[in-house]
Amino acid sequence: MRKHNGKRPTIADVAQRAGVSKTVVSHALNGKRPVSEETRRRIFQAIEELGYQPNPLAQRLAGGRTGIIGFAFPLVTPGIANLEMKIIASAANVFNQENYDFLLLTHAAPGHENLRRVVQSGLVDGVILLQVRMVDPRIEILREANLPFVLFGRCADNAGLVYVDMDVEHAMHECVAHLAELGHRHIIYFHQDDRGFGLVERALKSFAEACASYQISGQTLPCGVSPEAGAEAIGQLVDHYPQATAVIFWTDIAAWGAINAAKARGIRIPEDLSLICFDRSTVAALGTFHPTAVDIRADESAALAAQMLVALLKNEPLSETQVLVRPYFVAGESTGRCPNLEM
Amino acid sequence: MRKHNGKRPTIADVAQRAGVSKTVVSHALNGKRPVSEETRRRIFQAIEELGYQPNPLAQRLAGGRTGIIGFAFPLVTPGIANLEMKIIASAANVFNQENYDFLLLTHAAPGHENLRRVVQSGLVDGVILLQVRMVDPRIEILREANLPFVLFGRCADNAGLVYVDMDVEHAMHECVAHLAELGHRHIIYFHQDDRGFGLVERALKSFAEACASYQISGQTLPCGVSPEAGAEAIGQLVDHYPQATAVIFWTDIAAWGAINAAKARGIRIPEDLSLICFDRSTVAALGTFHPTAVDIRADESAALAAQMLVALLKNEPLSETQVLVRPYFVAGESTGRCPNLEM
DNA sequence: CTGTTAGCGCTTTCAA
DNA sequence: TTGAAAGCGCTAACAG
Repeated sequence: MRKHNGKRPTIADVAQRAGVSKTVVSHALNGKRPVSEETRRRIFQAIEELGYQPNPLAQRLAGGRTGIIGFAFPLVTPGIANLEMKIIASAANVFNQENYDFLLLTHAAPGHENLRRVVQSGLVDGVILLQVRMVDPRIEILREANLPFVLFGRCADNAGLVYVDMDVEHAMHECVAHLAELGHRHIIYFHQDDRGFGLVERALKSFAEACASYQISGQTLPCGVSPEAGAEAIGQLVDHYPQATAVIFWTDIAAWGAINAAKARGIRIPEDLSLICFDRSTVAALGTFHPTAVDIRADESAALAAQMLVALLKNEPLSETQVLVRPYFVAGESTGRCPNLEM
Repeated sequence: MRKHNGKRPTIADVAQRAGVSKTVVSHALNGKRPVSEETRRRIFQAIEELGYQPNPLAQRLAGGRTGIIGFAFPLVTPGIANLEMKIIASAANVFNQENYDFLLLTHAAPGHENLRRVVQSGLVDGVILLQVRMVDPRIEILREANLPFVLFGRCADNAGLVYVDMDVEHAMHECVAHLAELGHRHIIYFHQDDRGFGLVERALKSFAEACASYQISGQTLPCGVSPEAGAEAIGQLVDHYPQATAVIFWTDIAAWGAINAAKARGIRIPEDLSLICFDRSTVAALGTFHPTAVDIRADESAALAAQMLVALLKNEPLSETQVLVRPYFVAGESTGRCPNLEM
């Protein structure tokens, strides 16, 4: 039903056709002022006939909203693409249902110029921050711009922040407890190498704490996100930490490499070595590899973060502003009793 | 160096501080008119001092550009997330370098309302279309809006369109030729189940043609994108097509499931059954699985599509408007001579 | 080389 | 319940 005279209809066209002023049309549309039933009907008919769609740019420029949400997503770790994709898809789903568009901000720049520009221009109504660091400069940018935002992660100081994050402390504790129960006394945690990220730091800290509380000797070593890195980790284990009988990997990708490397070296899992991995979204999802793992429920968390942001934008009260999602511990085939246990 | 008086500086502030008119500032910025060296210097100094950033919304509303590119990406096939993520990352990279922002349009709606709204609002300067169908209604939307766009894929009728697509005809021919050379006479192609997509239809057509030209009996069966679907395919093969000695899978994910299922049934690969897969971005990337495969070079293609769109936006002439990227055929460990070959 | 003046399409006082 | 008019921040004729 669009007029095909070359230009798309504006609010003025609608107003004219309905025989009212632009003001009334505007208010009929966003309900900020009562409009008589009759007028309202005529307006919506005109909108229908003309195929009118408000222009979000103009809306925003005039002080309204754009209906666009930004997703601040540094493209740093290509290895966990699958996980991030899930997060994006899950959040996108929620936003789509709420009629928001989705601006993916892949700001690699150190100064976050990309983010700053978008935020300051008022292009987005709200932002979700991924890859949150313990001290994250992006927060300052968003606060200055006075823009609602939700963290997918946590900082060191979270006062006044709204976030959804994994309860990594609990998960890590569970892992160590599981291994301790099986009799393991020497564990290595092959952690992500990107220091400064909240998740990484917290995981390290809770690993140390959990080991202490079970009087276990816990070693931490950095490890990349690739099968090769996992294989290398096994090399390190054999060469330098023969006393270790259990390992924890951050991703199933590295764990996969580790398991294959172990097999190649004649190390049986779980008879000789127990293994746990966080995140089973990639290899473990393929169905032939069933490690004892922590399901971090990233997609659920992402959806929740999205819902929280939507609530913020609607000025709805949030029942909780800081949510920790507790991962599922999934017992698999890669953990067993400590081999050299004196009975 | 920003003024912290609450509001961010506008072009008027810059103009005032530099002692010139807004017009000159505008032109100093986008170079559409010569500005004297001295004035120019003062303007940029003022910009620096104020920390001025132009507002893309206002720019666009006034007839300029937004610096935002839309990525029309229907979230339909969750199974090949890894591939799509690569495509996104690769394109995002190019756009970032060219100082464009990146609007991910996950329009699931049948009427493409999401896309239509964004496009008509003038929010984006250009669009890249993913998941192109043989007859794709989105093209009409973009043409009406007179917006530059590049297809990542092809339609049935491509007159006047700019696209980057895989040369699936060539790749499929190569696969069949490879199998024919090894003596196989009965091949099954387990194809993607989403009919209507250009890639799917073309792959089917070229499979049939290639089989004909090698006088091979070629069967096609639909197959999902999951290890389970791959396993099921092997079941079908055993139950209904025992004469087949070679199979082609669309994704390495399904191929992975097939290989494991085959192993479980005592079918040796490649001794008893040869297997080829298109796309080795997920399982094959893990390093322990080396099937004979077709590397579709999706990331390269995505980068190319992005570059082409950028060129269109800059009004630079395109050396080629319709590019077919020829996949790499990678001989692996999953293909061998036909077992029941009469010598 | 520079400035003046209209808008782009919308929201929002303020007044009726 | 409605309208008129003033902007939001920028670009682009048109006129010096």
